[in-house]
Amino acid sequence: MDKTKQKRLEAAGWHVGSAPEFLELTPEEAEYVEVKLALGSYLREFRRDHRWTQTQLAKRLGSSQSRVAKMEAADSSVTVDLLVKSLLSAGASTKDVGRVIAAV
Amino acid sequence: MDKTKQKRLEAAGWHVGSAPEFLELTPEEAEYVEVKLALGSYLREFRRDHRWTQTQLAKRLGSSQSRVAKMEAADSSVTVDLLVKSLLSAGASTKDVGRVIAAV
DNA sequence: CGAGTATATGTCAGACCCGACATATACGCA
DNA sequence: TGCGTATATGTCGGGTCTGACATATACTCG
Repeated sequence: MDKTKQKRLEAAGWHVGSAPEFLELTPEEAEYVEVKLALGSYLREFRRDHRWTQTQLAKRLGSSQSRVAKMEAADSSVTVDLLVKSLLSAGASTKDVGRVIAAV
Repeated sequence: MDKTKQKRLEAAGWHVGSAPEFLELTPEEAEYVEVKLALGSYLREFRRDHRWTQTQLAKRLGSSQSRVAKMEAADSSVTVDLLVKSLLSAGASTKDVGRVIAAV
């Protein structure tokens, strides 16, 4: 996974929902990034549904506000692993998480 | 996540499908481990369906045979991140991956 | 049995990730 | 405008993960 490329890409703001075929990502890399984006969005949705601020969620997760912000934005320094762990910790079910991934 | 505990636990062979409530894992930790186990099993199934050896799959993934063995066994040194990346790289769809997680 | 093949287990150096902190931006309200 | 709150962005030390290698185990076939 080319971190620099991904950084540029996220900086460009395509996390609004578009697919990155126009960049030189292999289909698998693109899918991985899309999974990350979907989980990040879902984390944000989940948090808002519970009326938590990023700081409050961070406390629950044993993390920091900045990390939550990065998770929700699917920053390149965030992995699917962290997102799954965080969602489960926050109270989401594996069913929910699976659905989000399957819907990518 | 307590690595040592998880190691003991996997050594005990409960990756055959049982839940680890009897150990001092929080429900979230248990869920995470189960997601890992499910993805590991699915990777094995996927590989066998395609009649690949671990070595052949490793080559496709740009990894090594030993790492594939550990992935399939959901070894503690393996993360959900690696499993998702590997499955997508191997040709599984996000739909498949999502289904596996949702079924945990 | 011995050779070949497939899988499992242990270890390690280097790359990567995470939480933390500092700081910036954005918005509402007095 | 100035203050409080919420979110975003940049950076970094220390701990974790990964690919690689060595080696062990298991099974098949001659």
